[in-house]
Amino acid sequence: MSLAQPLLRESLSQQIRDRLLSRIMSGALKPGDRPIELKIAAEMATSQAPVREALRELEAMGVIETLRNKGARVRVITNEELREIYDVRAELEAYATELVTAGARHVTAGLMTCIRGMKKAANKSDSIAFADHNMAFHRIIVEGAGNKVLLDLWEMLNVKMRTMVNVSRSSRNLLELTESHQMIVDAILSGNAKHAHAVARTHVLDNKPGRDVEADSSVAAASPDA
Amino acid sequence: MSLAQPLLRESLSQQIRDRLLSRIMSGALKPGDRPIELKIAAEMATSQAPVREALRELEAMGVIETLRNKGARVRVITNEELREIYDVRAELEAYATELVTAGARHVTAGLMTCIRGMKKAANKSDSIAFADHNMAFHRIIVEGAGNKVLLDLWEMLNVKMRTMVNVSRSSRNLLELTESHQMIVDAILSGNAKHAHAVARTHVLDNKPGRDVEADSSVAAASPDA
DNA sequence: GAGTCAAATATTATCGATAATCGTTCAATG
DNA sequence: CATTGAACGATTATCGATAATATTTGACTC
Repeated sequence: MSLAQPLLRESLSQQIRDRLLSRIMSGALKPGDRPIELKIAAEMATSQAPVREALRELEAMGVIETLRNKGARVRVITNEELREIYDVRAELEAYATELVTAGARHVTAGLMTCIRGMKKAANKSDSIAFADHNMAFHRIIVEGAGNKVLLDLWEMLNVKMRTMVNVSRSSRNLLELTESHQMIVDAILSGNAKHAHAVARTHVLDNKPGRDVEADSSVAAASPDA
Repeated sequence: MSLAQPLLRESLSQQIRDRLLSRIMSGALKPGDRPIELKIAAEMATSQAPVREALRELEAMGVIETLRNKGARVRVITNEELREIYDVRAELEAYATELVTAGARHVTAGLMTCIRGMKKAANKSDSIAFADHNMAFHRIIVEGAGNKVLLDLWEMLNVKMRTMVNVSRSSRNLLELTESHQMIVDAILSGNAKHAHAVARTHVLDNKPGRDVEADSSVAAASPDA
């Protein structure tokens, strides 16, 4: 008889992928770091093969990059690329917001809950909690748009962003940022899809990081709280 | 001494991925088909491991899907998903067109070459050649926008589309379609970015496939020539 | 004839071992 | 002292074999 857990949904390589991803997002694996296949295999009590599969998935996700015969390393996202991400995200979220306006009643409750959470976090200057509520807010909108393809692309950008934004930063005034989110809800409730589009787009672009003047510290200037 | 080709850039799994991808795009592997790992390994004279890595990449690209212990199968893209793809593509290309308007001089020559190719193909009713020029046209715009993130997402949608659009179809009037592309070039040359945005968006949406009335033939109605 | 169960088969999932490659150390050389 | 390059260690890339799981077959019962 086998005592193995029969309830396991995910394949081994998927589990490894998720664990590596959370290590990257949490900062345990920093950009530039090299995950060594056999070491990871040992840590996770498996062999090399599933680890390689996981790494290939992460590569396709754009989280790591691999050089032939030299292995993988966590991708370094430059400030310039981050700015590009913000630009595209602005378009995608603006479109999502436009779509969601028609079915506003399905999302407003959730959005308001997030805003309440942001306010609370802002008052405590808890930027971690704030980022969580903020993320949830935007996800509700993109999910609410009802376009799975759109959601997938947005997710991909999100993952990329978060791989570098783990350097938790005290960005601008959190209360002001909360207010900016309220404006999106108001725009959605107005029922004017084009207006909602514009407000959402501006919201993201307002939080787009500036150009890097310092050549090296390409990470420090980014803002995760758009 | 080893007679192996030293000029090989791609890893084995990447080669396998590309070969599988072209099989899918060419229709040799149809949606619903199941690529058997060991068979593919035998065909490509390798072992199972690199094939699995390739499959994981394709999975992350959304081209195939895998079920635990049941392996992979080429993803079936429903007509509804194709319509979603067109919607998102319309937004991305509209944005790209908007961006490219500023540097119109860098792209117009290439675009006009594509249009000439389309005209030629249209006159010969060569829908394959037409699709090629058409693809090149849109790629020039998205590349010309100068946003690598945007290009990546667009590529991803493109691959997905092409996995199902291999059912070569005689879509609408090819000459009319050529004219529609000319309008995009004109809009770019006008220098009015917002106008270019709108024209490009409309162009894609005009070619979005209609809703499926027949329940089964979810593929046949699609138009690859947007 | 429909249904059911078990053996046989096909396929995936995983492992351990080996080959190929890269980077580094360090001694020998000029 | 700089430089070469040969041996070593670390790591990736690949393979072949085995275990686990799913699917089919086919005989057997009712």
